[in-house]
Amino acid sequence: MNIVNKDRRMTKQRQVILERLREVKTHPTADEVYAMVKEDLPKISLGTVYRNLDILAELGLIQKLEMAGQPKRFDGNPHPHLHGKCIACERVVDLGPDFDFGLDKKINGFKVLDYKLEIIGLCSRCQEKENKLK
Amino acid sequence: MNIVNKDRRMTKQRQVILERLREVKTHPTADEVYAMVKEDLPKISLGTVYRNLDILAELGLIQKLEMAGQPKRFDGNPHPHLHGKCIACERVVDLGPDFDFGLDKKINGFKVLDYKLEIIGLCSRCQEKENKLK
DNA sequence: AATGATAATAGTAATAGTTATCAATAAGAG
DNA sequence: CTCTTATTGATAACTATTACTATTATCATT
Ligand SMILES: [Mn+2]
Ligand SMILES: [Mn+2]
Ligand SMILES: [Zn+2]
Ligand SMILES: [Zn+2]
Repeated sequence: MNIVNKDRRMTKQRQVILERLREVKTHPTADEVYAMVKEDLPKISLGTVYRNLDILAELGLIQKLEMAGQPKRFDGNPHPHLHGKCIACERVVDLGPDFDFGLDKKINGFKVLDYKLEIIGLCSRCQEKENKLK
Repeated sequence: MNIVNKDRRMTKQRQVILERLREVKTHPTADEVYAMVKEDLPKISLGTVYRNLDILAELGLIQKLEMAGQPKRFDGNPHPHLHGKCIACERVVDLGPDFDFGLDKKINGFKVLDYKLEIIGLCSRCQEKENKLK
């Protein structure tokens, strides 16, 4: 849990970003993290938020979710798991454990080292709304 | 093959963009399409390229590939197929038919309508280079 | 072939998201 | 407490893309 070392210090800003991100189950964008953290540290700058989100992801303490054609999102849960993007409410929700795609195999001569799977559909909340309309 | 109708005209620009994109097996970005098309139409503007790539994708004549955290790429082949992104040469290569992920099912209450699968690894060309180095 | 309505264009400004720069500050080792 | 330097806040810069607009070109209709 101690990330402090020769070239990494634990600043108030870094600490609050990590804490606030860990206590939500949403997957906020950098802007949204900025808004959350400003409640505690009103003078923090957006650049600091971006910088620390990158560093925390690099350290493996959080996850950076890069969805196609949309701003990056961040996940306080560092353990790999499957995400769904709701086309109605735009939220990103947890769908449970990741598939085991089977790495290091080859497809058509291409050596598979990693993959990104993005599930698109309707979250349960939006399905309910849809049902009430008919 | 005739996309002309009440509110869609076939311009020289649109035609050349479609032709040039169809004759390459790469997956160029808008900028790269711009460079290709300028050989035929030196006065075309980048905005026109973007606009037409969107329209052609909307018409189902080409594909827009939105990779996580990188500029969009375009594919002259409109039929769904699997793509691999090489971490060495940065190229996007065709890997053959798409998996049948099985749509309309539910994962954890989330209704799956679509998905994006991005394979990351080494293309065969870069694997050869790697082998020669040892 | 000429006309006319309007889709599309070239050129450019604007925007969103993110990264880079840098003087001032503060974490933390000694 | 002191010193080194990682980090910060503020802001500029950048990249990819979209929006705006006066002018031009397509094509259905005459
Ligand atoms: Mn998650
Ligand atoms: Mn392809
Ligand atoms: Zn929803
Ligand atoms: Zn390669």
